Amino acid sequence: MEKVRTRYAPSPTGRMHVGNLRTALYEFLIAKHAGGDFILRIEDTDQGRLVEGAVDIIYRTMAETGLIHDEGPDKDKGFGPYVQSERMATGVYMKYAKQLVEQGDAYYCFCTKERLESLTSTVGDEAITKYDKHCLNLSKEEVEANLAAGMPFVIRQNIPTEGTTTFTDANYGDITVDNSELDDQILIKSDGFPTYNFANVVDDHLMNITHVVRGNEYLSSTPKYTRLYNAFGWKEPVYVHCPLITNEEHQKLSKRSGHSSFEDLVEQGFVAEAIVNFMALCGWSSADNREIMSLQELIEEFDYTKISKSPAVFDMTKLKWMNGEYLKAMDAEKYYRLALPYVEKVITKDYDKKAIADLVKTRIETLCDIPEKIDFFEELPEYDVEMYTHKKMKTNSENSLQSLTDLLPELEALDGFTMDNLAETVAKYVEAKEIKNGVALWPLRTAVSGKQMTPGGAYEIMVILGKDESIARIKKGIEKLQKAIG
RNA sequence: GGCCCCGUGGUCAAGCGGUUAAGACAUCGCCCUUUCACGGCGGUAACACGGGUCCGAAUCCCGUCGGGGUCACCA
Repeated sequence: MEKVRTRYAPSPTGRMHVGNLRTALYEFLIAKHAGGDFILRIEDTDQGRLVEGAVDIIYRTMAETGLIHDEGPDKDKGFGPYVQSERMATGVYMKYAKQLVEQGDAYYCFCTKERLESLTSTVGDEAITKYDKHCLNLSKEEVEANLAAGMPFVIRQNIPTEGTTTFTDANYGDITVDNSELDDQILIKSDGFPTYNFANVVDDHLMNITHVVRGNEYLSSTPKYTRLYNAFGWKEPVYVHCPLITNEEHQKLSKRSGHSSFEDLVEQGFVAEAIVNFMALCGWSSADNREIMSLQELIEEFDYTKISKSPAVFDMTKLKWMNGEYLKAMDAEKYYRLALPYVEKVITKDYDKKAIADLVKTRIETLCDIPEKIDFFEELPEYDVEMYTHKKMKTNSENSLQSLTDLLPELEALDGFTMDNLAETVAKYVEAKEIKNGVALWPLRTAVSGKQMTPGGAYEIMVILGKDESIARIKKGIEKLQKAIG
């Protein structure tokens, strides 16, 4: 039994798209489930699109998500280099391309950009180019002469115009296409770099990759891979094509959607574990129907033969729910570490930030929900006196004023605010007056928060605000009510 | 447009020839409750359509329709 080896092969062009994250995750899970190796390979064959710092983003994202690679540029286990530009320097791609030329499975092409453009047709608003094999007719002498003259060239794959090509996908089964549908794609570009499609095949073979996970948008280019593998006489890896991840409009998720990358999601207050968990469920479900699963549980449960075929809408609502679940279940220390920066966005005063963070723990879905829920601690907002009137609590301006003025001296008399002495004080008052809890508590909470809804009740808020600030806010409430009643 | 893929509630998704067609998110209602949450309980809601095959079809076949993807010296 050969060892399972999978690879994640990103192009360092920016943030990590969630589709790529899922691909990486599935590659990782397939390898780890089988006790195999997970390899990181950097595909920087498009020198024009390289983005500074993108490789760092890749490393950082993989570390944050826990997708730890066994081999990669930083961990050479004998299959290196793991960066395609470095591999190119060794001449491997050209060597294999030339082999194909000699076999007649590829050929030099010297066509100019202009000639290529003349081959372009338009369907709808899409430009479609199919190469006409013009340079396939060049004699060996002509090719030699052109090369000797230093003419720019590319090497193209020579695909027969007749017959069919069939490949097998673990998920979609056998797929057959007419060879006439396949373009003589470029293998080696005029700058000497291999194209992604060619480098992929060569590297996957040289690195003994056994399973290749890709998005289903690659389904139509796979027959060309098969032809390359066959031309070389190499064994094809197991293809695992995944359903597309789409936006709410059922179209391929793009940068425009605003949540297309891992980094976007982190910025939007999602935690890495929840994102990973959610991505795992984008196109796959566990046999026992569990949804909240750790990376370790995913490794145990993941079965790539159970991947769904139909596209999945990226359901932000469900991700939020899941993130909320992770937040709620998170241990206190870690939660506080993550929440603190958000608390500090709006709290500058010397309040117990830990207590404030704890108050919202079960009330938020993303970390970004924190500031707006706690900003009233920093400063009492302007609020309408009508807020004291609440039907269900059976309060109105009059009885609110009554409660507040009655409670004020008792609270002032307290020696510091704690949950216990506040509760005791109010309970005593409520009992003495024979009123509902709400008639005392609703006005209190309104006065100290100035908000219709708050995380935590009157006591929790007052404890955090402290005696002085609470009393000041209650006095302000009394003033407001007196003015309103006139 | 050619080719390819897909089609179970609003979304994800079980289902593999006989089920009262799971479950989750969302939504709605009730309970809990000092607001809001959390938690608990319950409700609404789906096999795209048309033909076959079969005693029997969401499940198999064909067609239609619908959606998506792809057709670069990008990956």
